[in-house]
Amino acid sequence: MDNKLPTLKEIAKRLKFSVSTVSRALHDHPSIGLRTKMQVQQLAKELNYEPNQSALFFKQQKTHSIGVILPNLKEDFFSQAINGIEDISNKHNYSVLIGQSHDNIDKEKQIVIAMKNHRVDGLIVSISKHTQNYDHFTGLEKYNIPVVFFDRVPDLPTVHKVSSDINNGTKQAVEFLVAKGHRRIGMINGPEEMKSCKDRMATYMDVLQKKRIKIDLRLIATTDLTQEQTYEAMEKLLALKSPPTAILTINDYVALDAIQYARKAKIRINKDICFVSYANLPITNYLEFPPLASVEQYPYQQAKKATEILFDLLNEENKEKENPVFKNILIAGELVVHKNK
Amino acid sequence: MDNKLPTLKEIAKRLKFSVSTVSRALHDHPSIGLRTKMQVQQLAKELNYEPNQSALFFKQQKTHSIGVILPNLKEDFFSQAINGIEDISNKHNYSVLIGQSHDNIDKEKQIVIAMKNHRVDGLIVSISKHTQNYDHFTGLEKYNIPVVFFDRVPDLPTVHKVSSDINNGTKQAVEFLVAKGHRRIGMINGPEEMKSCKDRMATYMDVLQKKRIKIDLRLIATTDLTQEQTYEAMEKLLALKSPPTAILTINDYVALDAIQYARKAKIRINKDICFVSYANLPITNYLEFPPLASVEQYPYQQAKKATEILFDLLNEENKEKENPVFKNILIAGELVVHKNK
DNA sequence: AATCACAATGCAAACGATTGCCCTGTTTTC
DNA sequence: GAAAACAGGGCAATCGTTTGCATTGTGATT
Repeated sequence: MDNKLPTLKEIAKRLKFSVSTVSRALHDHPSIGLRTKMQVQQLAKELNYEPNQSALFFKQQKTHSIGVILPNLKEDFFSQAINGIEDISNKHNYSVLIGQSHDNIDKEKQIVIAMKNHRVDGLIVSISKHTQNYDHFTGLEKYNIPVVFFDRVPDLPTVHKVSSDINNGTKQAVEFLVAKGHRRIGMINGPEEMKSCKDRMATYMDVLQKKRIKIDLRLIATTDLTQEQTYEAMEKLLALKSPPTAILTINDYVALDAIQYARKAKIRINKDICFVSYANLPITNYLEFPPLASVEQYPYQQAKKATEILFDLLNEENKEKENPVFKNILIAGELVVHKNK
Repeated sequence: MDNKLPTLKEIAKRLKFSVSTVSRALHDHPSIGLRTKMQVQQLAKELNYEPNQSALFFKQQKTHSIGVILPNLKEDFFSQAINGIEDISNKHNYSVLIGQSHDNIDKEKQIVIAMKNHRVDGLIVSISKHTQNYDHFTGLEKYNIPVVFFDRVPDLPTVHKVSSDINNGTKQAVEFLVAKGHRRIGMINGPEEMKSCKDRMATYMDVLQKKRIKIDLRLIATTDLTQEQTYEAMEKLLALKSPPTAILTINDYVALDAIQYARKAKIRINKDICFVSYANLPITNYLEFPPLASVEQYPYQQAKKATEILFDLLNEENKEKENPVFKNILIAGELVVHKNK
């Protein structure tokens, strides 16, 4: 029962046709006689013939697979994103190779190499939180492997990218807090290397300024997203003589840690202090004290859009490869106010 | 700059050697002269030569990739599991293709076909919650694609599988509740099709019997894991004249919904009623009212073990393929009691 | 009857790498 | 000094499929 899988050759041998005739017959080529076609197609069905994809990939110089590199899948954001990538890929009959960098730059480089060796046709990437040098990605041009970044994107003009419109979301968030009467609005931002963090900061400043609220730099703290540093950030903010009455955090995970810290410090959430963050995690529904609101960033849509761009690039072929137009798509966020219990 | 990637042929042409010599030189074959080797290796380095994996895959009839099919990645259990799969695969220099069934049988079949067409070398699978017919998997034998199941495994003796020892975990959980003084222990179990649910039920009965606690079938409800059905299950249990004082739920997600329902019904968690479940999600740390305890099921270890078995199978080759010994590994769970706030 | 058109099929190259076998010199051996 | 041994390298097949270019045979046209 360990027969080799049927091949064109096998069919040809049995039917005394040439391999090329068989190939054409299966492709319904017009120059093949009807009788022949029927015979071939029937035998193919009987033998359960299926073209050897490896052979095709080899010949076509395509692997019909795209690689996805992202920090991790345990964050809800990314596990939702992968759905968007999968859906579009499947539509194009492509498979999805996955690699998690775990926010480790070396691991990220290693995955890029593995993907390149695997000759993926294209790459969807969300970079690690400390990646600042993009050589390992730009080197892929030589291999004709297009790359589209999403969410965590490089701050370069010469790449394709899809990301959340942080400015827009932040504007909504800060204005929301101001409208609620807050005047001392703190922020726990992420690593400065991340473009989104720069943007967040800029808009935060901007809105406050427009609202004529004095900016107090002591109200700004950063975290590398670990619980430890978030706790430290909170410690710093709460130690102020006049601590913030509201805090904008880089994402819901950080908000969760911050809230947990505040609660341990016996501070009443949504009374003494309230939180607004980014992501809108489903689990916030189960929390006693969720952030007051979150900026939904539509991971599925972001990833979907990025994948669509990638496939456009793949189909574009040699046309405009000389002077490409780099896409830079911004997906508008939307402030979602959580129901209070 | 859009040159083709360098090939052996290219190197051979430039150096006026034959392709075979170049190939051997790069492989340090003993029958190639030192001078020749040096020349070839240097030029290869200059041109940045890398063997075309597609060609190799084709020739070796291997794709150096394994497929992973699981219900979804948004559950923490599975996103942790994928780490174990990735780690082992990378160690073997293999890539990981991903496919989510979203608990849809048709989608599952479709992914199997796609994976088969892609000629993955092997498959790691956690089946959808309603899969009862395994033909689409057993059919892979013909293609020489070994399959190892994990966590959600078929109830068949003739497959390789790694799963959580539900009996063990359930025993701990029920005994824990009994020790706490509970006598009316309810259960919200999952779909009966799932083997783990049958096991859970059996052990639940068993432990109660041994503890000489009368079994009351009205205390047993089921859910298909959706919030809606979990709510219904809770409604049923809470409507009893003497409702349970503790409830064992199939997993933490269901526990979360159940707890939410109970809270809406103004029932005091961990006072009037308490919950024990399976999974031990990290987010339970952020909950005001987490389940009292959870059975940790070690997804990383399960997936890792499954992947190791798969690679054993891949290396085994033709040896014992005739009368294989099917692995059925059980990973012991462990009851983790959550800190109360 | 010679030419043409066309339908139906086969030949062979190509994709890139590997590998068994063969060929050519040079060196060793007796 | 002739045969054997060996070093160094090339030829060609192979993996499965596609496809441009023959090559047949047949019937229609002039």
